[in-house]
Amino acid sequence: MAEPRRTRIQDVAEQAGVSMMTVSRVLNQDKKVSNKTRQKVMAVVEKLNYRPNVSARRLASSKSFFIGLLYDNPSDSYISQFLLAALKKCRALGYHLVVDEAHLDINKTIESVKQLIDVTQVDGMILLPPMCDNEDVLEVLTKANVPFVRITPDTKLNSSPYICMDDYQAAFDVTERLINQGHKKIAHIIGNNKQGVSRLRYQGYLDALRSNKITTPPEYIEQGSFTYQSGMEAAVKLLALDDKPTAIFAANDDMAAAVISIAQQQGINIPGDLSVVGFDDTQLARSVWPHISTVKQPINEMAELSVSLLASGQYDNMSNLKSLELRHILDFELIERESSSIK
Amino acid sequence: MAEPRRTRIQDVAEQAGVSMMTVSRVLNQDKKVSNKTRQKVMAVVEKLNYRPNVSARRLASSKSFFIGLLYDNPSDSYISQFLLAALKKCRALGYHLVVDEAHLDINKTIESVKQLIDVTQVDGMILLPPMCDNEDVLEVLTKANVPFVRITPDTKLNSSPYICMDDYQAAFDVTERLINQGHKKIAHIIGNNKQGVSRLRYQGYLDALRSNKITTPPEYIEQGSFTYQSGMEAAVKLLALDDKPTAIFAANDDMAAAVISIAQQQGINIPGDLSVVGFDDTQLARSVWPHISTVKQPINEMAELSVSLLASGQYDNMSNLKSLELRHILDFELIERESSSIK
DNA sequence: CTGAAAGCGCTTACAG
DNA sequence: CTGAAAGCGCTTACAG
Repeated sequence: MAEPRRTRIQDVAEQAGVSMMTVSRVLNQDKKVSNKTRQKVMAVVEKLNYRPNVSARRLASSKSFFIGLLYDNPSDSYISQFLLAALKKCRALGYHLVVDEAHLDINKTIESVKQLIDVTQVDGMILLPPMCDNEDVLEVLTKANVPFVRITPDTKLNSSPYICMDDYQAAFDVTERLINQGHKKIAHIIGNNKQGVSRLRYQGYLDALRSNKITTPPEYIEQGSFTYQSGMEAAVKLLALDDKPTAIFAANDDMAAAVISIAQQQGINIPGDLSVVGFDDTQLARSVWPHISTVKQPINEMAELSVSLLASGQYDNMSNLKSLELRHILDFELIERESSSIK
Repeated sequence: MAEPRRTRIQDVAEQAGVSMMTVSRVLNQDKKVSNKTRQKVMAVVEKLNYRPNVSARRLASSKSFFIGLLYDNPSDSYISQFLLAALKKCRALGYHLVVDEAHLDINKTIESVKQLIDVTQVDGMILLPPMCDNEDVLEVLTKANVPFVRITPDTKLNSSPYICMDDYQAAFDVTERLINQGHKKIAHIIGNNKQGVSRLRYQGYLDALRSNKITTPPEYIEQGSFTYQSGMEAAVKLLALDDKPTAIFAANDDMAAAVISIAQQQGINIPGDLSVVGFDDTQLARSVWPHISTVKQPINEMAELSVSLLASGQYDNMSNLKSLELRHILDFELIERESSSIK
């Protein structure tokens, strides 16, 4: 096969009647190019469908065009979805994703991060919960001057960009919907108390009850940890109460699935006797029966945005950031399925 | 920070007292290097912990050091596990993984594959079921002379390497274990009839019954499709029989989970009244209660091996392969959990 | 079996 | 605002 040679920067330069350098500048968003030249070059780029050779670029520049992703054993569904979305976005922008799992031993995780910085030389890092809130990890990155984006609602670090959804409002809305459907006895299983989202979801639940003037006995609140197991334990307690709740709002889908399982074992009809709602909209929500009503996190959008932000280079100089630019909130969506219904 | 410059091939060459070319040859497994020289070079490589610069390598050679992975909406658990294992192996070998999801429309999938070949210029492809058995996809790859590894037990293509486990034997063993535990009424839910594994697992089940002289009514065999939904439908039928089975072997975990859910809704105790076993050992097997007894597929090993095979270059010249080298069987493992017990 | 030269396709640093 | 030169760290192709 006579393979058609890929177009190079030189081809573009020749057809546009400029030097390779000018083309390079246009492609790298260098401001010091006249608008006229820029348009001329872009036209040829489009015409020839020119894509820079990433390897050459990487070799010549100091940039690695690698973005690191550090995650810590969240649900397979969540990580898989996030990963695929991030991979696609990276590819579109000429970057590559380097994935690493955090270790139980925090020191090993720090080692991994240092390796990503020194050996792989990542241009930026994406931090998923709960690593996104680990001070030690953040310090290592900050010291090495490696930009990072955190997926977290936690605002404790004012100096770094983060992506989140309005967990509080989502929890409020979900709870209020249950109320509007006639439920008054609504229990809540709180998520892992080390993650900021747990607090926010709990608060949204509480405020929705309050603003609808519903009082709830303290036994309706159970502390979970986002695991299926913790959901089972909470469900056993909640369903053993004399005055059983008619609805249970769990802080994630895994715990909601556990509630459904326990209820079914006890012969409790869902949603007839008990409505169950979760949070996240992972695949698990559609892998049990009845399917779980839940809140859809914009996981794909979060993944894409985190890559885009790092690739844009706007956070490369981490010292001069206005706090206004740091927060990126994405929309959520309530998903009604068969696990909840009108009382 | 005074960043210590990375060691280059020249540093190695100097310390070993040879030319850069010789180092390059050693690193690329070129046979034409004397053993003595090779050892001398390797010693220095180890000492300096030298890692070749992938970009330079890619730029200078015609190889892309990209491996493509085509998958078609299998379970999130499965793809996520496979993906992470493949990513790690790629990184270790200096490769990068380019992931693509197959479209419902086969023509679009073919387009994707062509893009991977022409634009990304992958050095090889990994094909997961069921794309691994699609003649059109295989033809495109073969014509473009792009080596590929299929994850499939299907032997219909004698000219390409594939990785598999002994699905037949695993199904046989799982069934026989149920028999040894005292079960005589064992039902089976067959997997998607378009995937070769379904047939093999079904056959293993049948032969285990036969070799133990157990006859089974035809109503004990239900056709599923690997989805949770299909498992529910099969379970409803099986549990409505006058002469109910005491054990159900589902061809994957998703269908087994569905069986458990339906049984629990009907007040059937698991494993007291009914033992349930699945296949794959995906996360779902541990995400429902009781945890599902199952067969552990060596997913990580399959992922690693597929990358290694492609990186080794042994299949680059696809025309001269002995059929003996093509098959790579990995071990499985029976996992006993709470969903099954002695009758 | 080993090596000196040229080049892969970009960008950096220096000019103007 | 634009360009000519040198070089990033490897490998290919040619010698011997």
